[in-house]
Amino acid sequence: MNENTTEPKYQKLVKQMKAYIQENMKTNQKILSEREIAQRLSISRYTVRKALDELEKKGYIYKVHGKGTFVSEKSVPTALNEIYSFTEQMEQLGKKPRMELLEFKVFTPHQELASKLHVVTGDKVIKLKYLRTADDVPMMIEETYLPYSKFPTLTVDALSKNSLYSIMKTEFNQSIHVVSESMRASLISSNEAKLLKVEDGSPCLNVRRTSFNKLNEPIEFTSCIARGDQFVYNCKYIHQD
Amino acid sequence: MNENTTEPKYQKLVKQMKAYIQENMKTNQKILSEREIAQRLSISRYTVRKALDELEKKGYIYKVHGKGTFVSEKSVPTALNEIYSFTEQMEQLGKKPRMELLEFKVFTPHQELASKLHVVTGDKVIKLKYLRTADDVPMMIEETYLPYSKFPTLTVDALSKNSLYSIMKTEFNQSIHVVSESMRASLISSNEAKLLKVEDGSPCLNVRRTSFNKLNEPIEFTSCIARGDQFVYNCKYIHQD
DNA sequence: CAGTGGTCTAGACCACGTT
DNA sequence: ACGTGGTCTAGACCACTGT
Repeated sequence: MNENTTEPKYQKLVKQMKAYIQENMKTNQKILSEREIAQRLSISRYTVRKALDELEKKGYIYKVHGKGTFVSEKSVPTALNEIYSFTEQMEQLGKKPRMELLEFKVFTPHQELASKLHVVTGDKVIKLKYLRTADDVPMMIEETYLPYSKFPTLTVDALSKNSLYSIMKTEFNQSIHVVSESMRASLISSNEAKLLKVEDGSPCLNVRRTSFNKLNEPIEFTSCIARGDQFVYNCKYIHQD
Repeated sequence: MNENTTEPKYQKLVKQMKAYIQENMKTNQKILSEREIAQRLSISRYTVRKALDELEKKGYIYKVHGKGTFVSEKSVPTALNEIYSFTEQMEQLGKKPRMELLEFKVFTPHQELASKLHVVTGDKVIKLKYLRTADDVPMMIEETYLPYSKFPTLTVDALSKNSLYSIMKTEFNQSIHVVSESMRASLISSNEAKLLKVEDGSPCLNVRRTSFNKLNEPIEFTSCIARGDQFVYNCKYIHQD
C-alpha cells in the first residue's frame, strides 16, 4: 500500500531470517552468533540484535545467555501477544466466517457509555451492530461504539470494503495501542437468543473491549455476546516478570 | 532475595524515572528529551533509550516521532501485557483473597493431559487443586497439573510459604515465557456447584491455561472454573500490527 | 580459556513535526 | 532551520556457559 516509507534495515533482516528459519531449520537448532551474522552481512551487531529481538518477541527463536540463539518450536504462532481474531480462529477450524451489519446509527449516549469513550455530555457516538456467523451458524453478536468526533465521515459503504481497524488507521489516522478486555459468563437474554438461534437462558460468553490510541484516548468500545456452546476465546502472550 | 546479581544501569534508571514520573508529573506532560537526560546523567543515549523503551512497554509513557516523550494516563496499569492475577484483582476491589489447597497428588495421566504437558506415556504428573475465595465467598476452583519430571521435589509445605510461580523459578529454574489461554462459558456441574455454593446449572467461566518455558516446553496446565455471577476476567495488552 | 548473549559508550545520519 | 525520536556504526567490557 504505502511503500514509499523506507523500511529499516533490521526489519528486512527480520523477514529474511524468518523465511530462512522456516525453510531450512529445525526446532532447537542453533543459529549463527550475533557477531557471525554481523560480520557476514557487513552490518553492525546492534542491527542484528534488533532483528533477533524482534524474532524472539514474535516467538520464532529464543536466546540463552552464554550458549547461543536457537529455533523455537513451530507451534508458537505469529499472533503472539495478540488476542486471536474471530476470523483467524474460524479459518483455522476450516469454517467460513461472515459478518452481517444489523445496525448503523449515530446517537447521544447515556452516562456510562459516554464515560467509557471519554466523550463529553451531548457529544455523539456511532453504533455498529454485527452478527458473526461461521458456516452460516450464528456465533456471536458484536456491538461497537465509536466517538463520533474522531470518525465523523465513517460510512456503511467503507465498512463493506475494509475492516474497521484498517479504516481507523488509514482514513482517520487512529491506530490501536493498548487494548483492555474483560470476559464474563452469563445467561443469554431472549432478544439475543433469537438472533443466535439458541434457547432462552443458554450460557453465553460476554467479552467487552476498550481500545486506546497512543495518547491513551479511548477510540472504541465493543461488547460481544458469544454462544457458550460454540465459542472459545483464545489468547497467547509473552509473560513478563 | 538474590541481590548478588548486578542490576543493569538502565534498570535502575527505569525505577528512578518511574518513581519521579508518578510523583511529580501529570498526564500528557512532556518529559526531557533522550539527549537531555543522557547529558545530565552523563550516560549514553542508548541506555536512556533502553530505559524509556521499558517504560513505554509498561505503559507509563508514550513517544511521538518528531515531537517528544510524554506521560501516559495514570489509568494504564503496571500489569500491561499481563493477565491480571486473581489476587491483584481482588485487592483492587478491596476484597481479601485466600486460597485453600483441596488436593495434592502424583498420578499417571490419561492421553489428553499427557499430550498437553508433553509427557510420554507412563510419566507422572502432579495435581494441585485449590479453592479461591474473596472475603470468604467462594469464587473459583483451580486445578493445576505439572510434569513430575520437572518438579520432582515439590512439597505442600513449600507451596504454603511461596507462590507456585516463584517456587518454579527459584527452586526448579523454570520460568514462564509464553502463556496460552482459552476462555469459555458453560453451565456448572453439580460437584463444582457444591464447592462454589451456587445452584446446579448456574453459568460459569472456564479458563484454561498452558504455560511454556523459554524452550517452549509446557510446564503447567491449569483449568479454572469461576462463578459467572461473581467473576470477571480482565486483561490488558499492547496491540501490535 | 574461548565463545556466547547482555550492556554500554560516543558518535553519526535519517524521518518526522513544529516553528 | 531546529529539535525530536528512530536507526545504525564500531568498538568495549561484563556475565554466563561450555571445554
